[in-house]
Amino acid sequence: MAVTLADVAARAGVSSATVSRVLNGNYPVSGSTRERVQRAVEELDYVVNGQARALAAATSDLVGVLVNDVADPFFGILASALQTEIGAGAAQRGGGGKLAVVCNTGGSPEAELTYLTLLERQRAAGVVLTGGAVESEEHTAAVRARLVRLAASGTRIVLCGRPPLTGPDDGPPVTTVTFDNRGGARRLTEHLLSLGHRRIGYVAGPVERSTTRHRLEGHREALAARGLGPDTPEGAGALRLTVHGSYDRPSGYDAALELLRREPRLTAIVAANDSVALGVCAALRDRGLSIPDDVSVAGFDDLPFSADACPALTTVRIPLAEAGTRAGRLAMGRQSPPPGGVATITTELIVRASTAPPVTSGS
Amino acid sequence: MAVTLADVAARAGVSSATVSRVLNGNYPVSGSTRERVQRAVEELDYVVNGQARALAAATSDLVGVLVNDVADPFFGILASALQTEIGAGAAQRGGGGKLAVVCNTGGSPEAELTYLTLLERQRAAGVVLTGGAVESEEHTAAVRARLVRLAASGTRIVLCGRPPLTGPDDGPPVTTVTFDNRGGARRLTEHLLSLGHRRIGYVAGPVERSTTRHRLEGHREALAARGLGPDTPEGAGALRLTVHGSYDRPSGYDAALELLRREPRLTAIVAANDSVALGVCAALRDRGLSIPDDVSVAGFDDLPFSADACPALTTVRIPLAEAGTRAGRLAMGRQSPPPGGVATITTELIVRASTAPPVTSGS
DNA sequence: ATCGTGGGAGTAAGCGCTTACTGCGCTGTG
DNA sequence: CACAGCGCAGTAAGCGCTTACTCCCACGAT
Repeated sequence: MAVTLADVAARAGVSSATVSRVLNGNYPVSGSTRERVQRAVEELDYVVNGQARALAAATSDLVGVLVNDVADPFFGILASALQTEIGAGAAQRGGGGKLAVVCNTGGSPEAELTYLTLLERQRAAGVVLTGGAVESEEHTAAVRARLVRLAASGTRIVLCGRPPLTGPDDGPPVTTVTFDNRGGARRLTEHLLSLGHRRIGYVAGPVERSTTRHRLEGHREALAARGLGPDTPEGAGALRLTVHGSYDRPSGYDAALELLRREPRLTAIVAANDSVALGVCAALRDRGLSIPDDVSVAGFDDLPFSADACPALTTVRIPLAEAGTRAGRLAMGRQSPPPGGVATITTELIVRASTAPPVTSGS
Repeated sequence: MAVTLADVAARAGVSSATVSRVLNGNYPVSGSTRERVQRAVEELDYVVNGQARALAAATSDLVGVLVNDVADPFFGILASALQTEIGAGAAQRGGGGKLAVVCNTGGSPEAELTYLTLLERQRAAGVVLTGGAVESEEHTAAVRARLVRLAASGTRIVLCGRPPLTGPDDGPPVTTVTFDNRGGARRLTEHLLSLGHRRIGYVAGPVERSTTRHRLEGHREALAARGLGPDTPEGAGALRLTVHGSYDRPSGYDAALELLRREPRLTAIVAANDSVALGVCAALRDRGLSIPDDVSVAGFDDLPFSADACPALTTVRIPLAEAGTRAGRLAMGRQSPPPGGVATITTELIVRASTAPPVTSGS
């Protein structure tokens, strides 16, 4: 049915091996032969069969990209940069550009393993795992085992925005690109403290995620540096004002109401991320509180919509596009892994209109 | 190196054909043999080689998804729904779940063709083309030819949010899912007109895109229905107040300033989409104008951030997730094409806080 | 006891490519 | 003039699977 190498060979009056050589350009072929072959290729509209090529050469043109959900801007931006890097050079022959297989895991460990299996079937050249899910002991072990096996078969594995893999042999052939969540959270809370806030509520993400823990730790570090620890007298510290939820807007809405119920004198709320912060803002507005006059609000991630939110959100910028590009380069083997296998991406405090000094100073 | 069918066969004491049959479950195999094979598969951690399978069975586990940029929420939502539908059933054996290959074309015709070639190489089972780019005569023809060839080789082609393909034979084997842009735009402008607005500026997208044209047509239809055509005396009609740009925020910012320069008495601005609308809002604010008191603003698409924008945006909702699911089903052959090959997704006017009656009535 | 029947399993021929190995014809050297 | 050396190109053996075809054997019918 479709045109094959043999057809091209017949037309050009050469053997199929020669056609293959011309196509791949990795063997010496005389000029005249090359031209004849190329003409035949064009005349027949020949397109190589990637499956056959992959099988014979034991290579793959696919790189997997696991995200919670590409519709979420956080993952969308990451995936976009990853795809662009992975596909780079696809235009030129031998450019090394590959196809990015994007998979929504929805944060489900099962879905993650399912997709890893599918990618293993396809003998993917690389796999980038972003975000992630419930980091249960069991799940982590299962994923770890799978990744080790994949890596052993030559698949490059990159974790992005996830905790590095550790385990028995302590040096799995997996590289990691993480964000400085702790530092960002610390700077953000320092910002609020230096504005004069003392009663700060914190809306955290799911407890079992390391991102949540790191951000919370940064927050607590900043508090502790001012002597506002978990043991500080009521009303001074903010730790008791932590509420956990998921990383979405509705969760932020509910959490804000819960925080206000527990401590109506709150002057600032730090959210797990920007989406949550939007929910917090909505809840505050519905309560008749103005931002930042009554309550300051801060987010995390600095997604594109944050600058246009109402009011513009103070947040911590994660350079997602750069992180994605970096992870993509690693997955493509275009860059050697960082020493220790872990690259940390720095974050930056972005101050906008949603934070201001508390009107009724509570210090 | 890797475990192969033959290894499993040897271990189970059967032929490789039998193993294949057990794995695919499409041939009768006795219970005891089946069990023996399954045990061998598990003991050896066998994972089929998808490339070899694809080659032998002339099938493919890939479906291509072309978008302008997954980082853009519009495409992110579409891609997310597409991926979810394409991957559905991947967990069960024979569930038919496939892998979604997402490609950012950046709206470039060349990139689009490049990725189509790559997907053709991989003998993708289907390709979904969304968004798109400059719809030049030349490019359309090139893409058309490629799609016809792909379709001829059994690849299912679905266009989503693009004009249906037409041509010589007038019935290319390509199905299309379009949005009712014209109707949405008409209802939106009617909404503004019924609020009392008469001096309405329009910030359109790139001229050469059909989406732009359809939205503009809907807008003009609404105006014409009130007798406000291009020939209406100065100040009454809005057509002269059309500015073209691209579908992004900066473009909206510039366009809004331009519109105000041309007609300072403007009471409403309709934007090409929500991102553009955000730019328009920013420009108005920078000009010291309040929304909607001084000027009403409306967007298009109803992306998630629109409800949290400042103020919440009146817009036209496109059910992108449903459209993506629908397109995915078509690309997977899970649903037969609509009669005529074109399915139109209806749009819905969403009124929020960014539109209100003009304060100084200009009627 | 013979034969037909049919379910279950093996044989082997590809699928379309890559690539190690071989071979051929030419040039340069002793 | 014989022979080594080299640049090209052909031969053919896979890569790991699927599947048409064949074969075997147990079983029921005659």
